[in-house]
Amino acid sequence: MVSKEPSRESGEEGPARTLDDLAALSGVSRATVSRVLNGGTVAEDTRRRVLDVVTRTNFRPNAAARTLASGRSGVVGVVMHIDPHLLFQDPYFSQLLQGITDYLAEQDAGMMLWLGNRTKEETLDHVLGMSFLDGVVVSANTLDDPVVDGLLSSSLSTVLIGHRRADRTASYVDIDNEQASDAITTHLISIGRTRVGHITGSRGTVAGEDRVIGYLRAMRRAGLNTDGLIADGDFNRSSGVAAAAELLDRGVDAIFCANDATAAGALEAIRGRGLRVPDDVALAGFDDLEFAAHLDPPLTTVRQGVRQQGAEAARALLQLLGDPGRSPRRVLMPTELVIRQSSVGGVPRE
Amino acid sequence: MVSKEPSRESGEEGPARTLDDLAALSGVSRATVSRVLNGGTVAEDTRRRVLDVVTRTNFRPNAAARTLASGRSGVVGVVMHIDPHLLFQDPYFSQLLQGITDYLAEQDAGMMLWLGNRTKEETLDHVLGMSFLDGVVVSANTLDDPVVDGLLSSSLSTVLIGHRRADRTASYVDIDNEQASDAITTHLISIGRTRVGHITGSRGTVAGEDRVIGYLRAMRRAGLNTDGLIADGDFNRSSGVAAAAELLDRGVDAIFCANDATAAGALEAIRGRGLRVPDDVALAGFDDLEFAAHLDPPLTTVRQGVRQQGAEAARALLQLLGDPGRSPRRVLMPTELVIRQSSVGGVPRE
DNA sequence: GCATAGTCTGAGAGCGCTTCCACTCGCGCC
DNA sequence: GGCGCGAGTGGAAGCGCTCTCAGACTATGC
Repeated sequence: MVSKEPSRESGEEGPARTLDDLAALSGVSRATVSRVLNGGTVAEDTRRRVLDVVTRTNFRPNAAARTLASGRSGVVGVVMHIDPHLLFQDPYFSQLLQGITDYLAEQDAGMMLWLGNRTKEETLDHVLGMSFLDGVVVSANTLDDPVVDGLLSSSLSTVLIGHRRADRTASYVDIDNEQASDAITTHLISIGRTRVGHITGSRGTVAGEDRVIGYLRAMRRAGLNTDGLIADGDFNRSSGVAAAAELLDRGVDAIFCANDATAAGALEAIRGRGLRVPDDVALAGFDDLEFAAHLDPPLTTVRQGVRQQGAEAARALLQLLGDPGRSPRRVLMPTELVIRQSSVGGVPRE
Repeated sequence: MVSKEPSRESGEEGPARTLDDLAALSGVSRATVSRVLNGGTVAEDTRRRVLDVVTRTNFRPNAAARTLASGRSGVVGVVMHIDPHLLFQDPYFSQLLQGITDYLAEQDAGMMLWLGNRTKEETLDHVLGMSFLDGVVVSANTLDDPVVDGLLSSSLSTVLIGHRRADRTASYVDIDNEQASDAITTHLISIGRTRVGHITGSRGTVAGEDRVIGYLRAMRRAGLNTDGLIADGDFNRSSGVAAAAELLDRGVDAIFCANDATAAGALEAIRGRGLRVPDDVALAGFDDLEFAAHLDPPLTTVRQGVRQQGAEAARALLQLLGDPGRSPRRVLMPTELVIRQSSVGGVPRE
């Protein structure tokens, strides 16, 4: 018959699977062991004695039991409902994820991840089924998204990456797309351009629409006409080629593209016609991806810290969870206008 | 005073947070509700009655409680302890993750993800701390990895992506690097080359070492000398440039590179000396990444289905979990020798 | 008509933890 | 010298679920 309390001397005691094991081994109650593990008030020598047993037995508390009893799991969900293929093509998403994982790791939080492997409805259902999650960060690209809507109307603490105009109680992290677009458009105007065209991002996306609004605001303020100066793109390079051709036909002396990839396409189209950038047509993008500085000529653009946005979203979520009032977090991250030769050619400014 | 059992007629009953709520609402015991939810034997009309209440109340079982009681969570861990930056640079990792997420989503399993945001020791500790995990898939690139060792010696069901020569009880999914390298080297020999050089991958990685072994095997079998014909690389393009220069100095008529990126670098070096591929030097890579077919000349290489490997690893894990005996799963995925003009120039074969 | 088998259900004992509450001390205070 | 007090501890009640066991009831066989 095995003794119920293994000798403290034997280098190797039983595995100690539960708090009760630890309690027996260290001669205190389970409640005290719990206090030691969770930072309650315990006499110093008691604490040492228990911790000693904990390390000797290599004890790991049962996470499910802890979650059930406390209501907290230390795990958050991250939902980026996009084609997984895109996740690794488009630096935006990968940088976002990097920022999030960095912050969560720093704070010792766990992460469950959902990509676009299922339908949106299935994803939503699956996320809500993981009822132990403390909260969730979700990238909200499009104006209407059943996942975002579903999460917001659930009881799960949620932080959006991307602005939701409709919902005034949601927590989010975003950049001020309107303001940034206004600024870069104003810059193009300030260098003397009057027929500034805009190649939009995907219609229906928050960023796409807001950038149109910012563009229009700047143009109107300057008293410039925008008729026929907006061509739809979809954030991809190829759409930039087509849309730029359209705008060039209508006679523009500058093009502001909704992102850098589109601008790269536009550059190709402009060159294809034998026109010079910026002399004939000034060009601007948005994002300041790595390649933007290495285009010929280097691209004027808006720098946004995508990675920082991810980290900020994670931080906002953890703050939200720590706040009993759950008052919404709203963060607008700064952007920076980066002026390069595609808009101020001849005068190297970088 | 509120009635304990809300009228069945009222369209909106209480939220029904627990099985007991459901039981009260549908007039059966909690045990029966549990059976309905988990597919036990229940009379058809009872089942319908309960399911009706479930949908009307939008009930979601508490995952933590379920895990505690059943010992299963439906969540697996995925550990890819690499610089998160690399995850999105190197198609290998992103494709692996795609394959894994695809299969897990299909099987309705949840996924926790760990990247290289922490030290390996911290990662290991954190993963083991998530004691509710049913199992874990871990990418095992290097010969020695504390995360892999730690997981294997834990009680957590683990499937490796990458072979562990040392451990004969571990489950893994891998390709047969030795055989594939042997095959491609043999191909180079078969086209009449006698001084076939090899640019290695990172030393200390499983794939890197195994590819060296396969190369050596093929050369020895053909009775060819390999003295001075091996130059160390690190899987990166730039290392290919340097290592190829070295090999060219020693006079090679073919180079087998440990991966496509290195081969691209080697191609650059060969061209830099005014040599022709394959006429002067035949070239081969490994991986068959997308760009390999678009090099000039198109690159002979080994195709491995990285995405399939990821899916297979996930499948192996779920199988392992379903098998009470937990007998190890070992899967060697097929590879395919893809012969292109870099080794058979002039004779377009693709 | 009684034993046997089969179907369905409920009671209840956990799963391993947190946390509230009450209790025991030893101490300083009026 | 009784009192209040804070620090430290243990008891015990859950958290919401699963799953075994036994009971009730119906159907079947001889």
